[in-house]
Amino acid sequence: MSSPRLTADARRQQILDVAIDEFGRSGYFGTSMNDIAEAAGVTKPVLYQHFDSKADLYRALLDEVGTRLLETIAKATTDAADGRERTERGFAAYFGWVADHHLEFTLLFGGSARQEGEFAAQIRRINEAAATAIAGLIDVDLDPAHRETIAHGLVGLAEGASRRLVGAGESFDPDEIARVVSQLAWAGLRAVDRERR
Amino acid sequence: MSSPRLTADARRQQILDVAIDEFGRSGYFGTSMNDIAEAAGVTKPVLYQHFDSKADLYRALLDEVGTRLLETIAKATTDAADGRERTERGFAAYFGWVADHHLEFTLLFGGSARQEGEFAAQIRRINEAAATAIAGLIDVDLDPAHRETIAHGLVGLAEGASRRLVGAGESFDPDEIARVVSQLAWAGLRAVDRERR
DNA sequence: CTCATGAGTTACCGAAGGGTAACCGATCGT
DNA sequence: ACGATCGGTTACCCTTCGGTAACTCATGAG
Repeated sequence: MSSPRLTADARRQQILDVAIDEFGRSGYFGTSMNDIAEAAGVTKPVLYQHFDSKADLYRALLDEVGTRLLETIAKATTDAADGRERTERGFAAYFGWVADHHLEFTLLFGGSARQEGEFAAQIRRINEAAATAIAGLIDVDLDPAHRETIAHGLVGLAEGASRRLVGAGESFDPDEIARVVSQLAWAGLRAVDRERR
Repeated sequence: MSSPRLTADARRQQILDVAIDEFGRSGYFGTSMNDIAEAAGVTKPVLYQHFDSKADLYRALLDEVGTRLLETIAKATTDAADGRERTERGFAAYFGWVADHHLEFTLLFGGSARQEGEFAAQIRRINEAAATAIAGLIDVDLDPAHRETIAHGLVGLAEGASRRLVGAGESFDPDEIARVVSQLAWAGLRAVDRERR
């Protein structure tokens, strides 16, 4: 399985691609640099020509995948008419991404990264970005702390649903899920609003 | 810091207590058996007199903590009048538990366990139990698959909110959070119901 | 007093794995 | 044709860490 020679850039990208697979399947600690090298059809030192360390490679991966996810959602929500539509499109983009990128989802939210302080911050950054966006849509009379908590809760709502969908293995219709979830979220928020005012 | 001699049972329990701390703080792979032994004021072989392996110790921990969480929730919800009340009490019990057990929360949901297949199943078991309980409360006209997905979403809702609360470090009023969250969940579900029927 | 019980220690093994030094050989510009 | 470049390999080091064999020593029963 010896791969042909590649240019530095191509090899770097290939390593990243392969690493998503390996880390996604087995987690950070369950994957050795040898595993990745082998999967890339190459030997270990090659990895170190492109990345300073295992942690560095993983960081680069989280960054790339996380950025892509956020961009996907951002792109889908820019030209929405109102908050309601923005919410639904945001969820649709998110679930669509999950449906097409099981391994990436596992990488980000499967857990390996959540704990180890070093990477936890990076995952939090993504969560935070999503939550902040959602918090901006919450037109509800709540003190900021509660609003933040609810926003994170809604991010968790999407994450929890996705975990189940990905875990089940079957494919699913992201738009349909998004409709139900955003319906739930939106109506839920209105109810909280009514009770509070 | 040499501890006095303890009976086998007491030592075993102390190890479990100490291990929650260590694993909760640094994760499964970030914690060595030596770390735990040292924190317990004892040497490594003592750990192996009580647990077959590191994995075994961790399993026992997840089991104990998970069972306690589920029991707490179960106890709080048994004598509820209707679904609505059951939901609110369930969330209140959950958030109360989180408020008092930051490290346990991190242990279960901080992520270390989610990935590694061996422990992932155990965490899933807990999630599943919670989701099943919630699914039973969802009196909504949805096909079972969607109902399951929503139930997992609601579990994620609580998890996401908790993650933010625990991460912020400040203390919070679990009952207040529970009121808002269950208000959101309940009204959200009703809305989904209305649209679907 | 003494001896069995069992909690606890010291000192070690072996494997895994991150990381590196030194070398190789295909390719391409001149 | 030739030499510099650079993608790639072999072989290795060294630390960490899970796990264990063999010993020590306090304690309580008789």
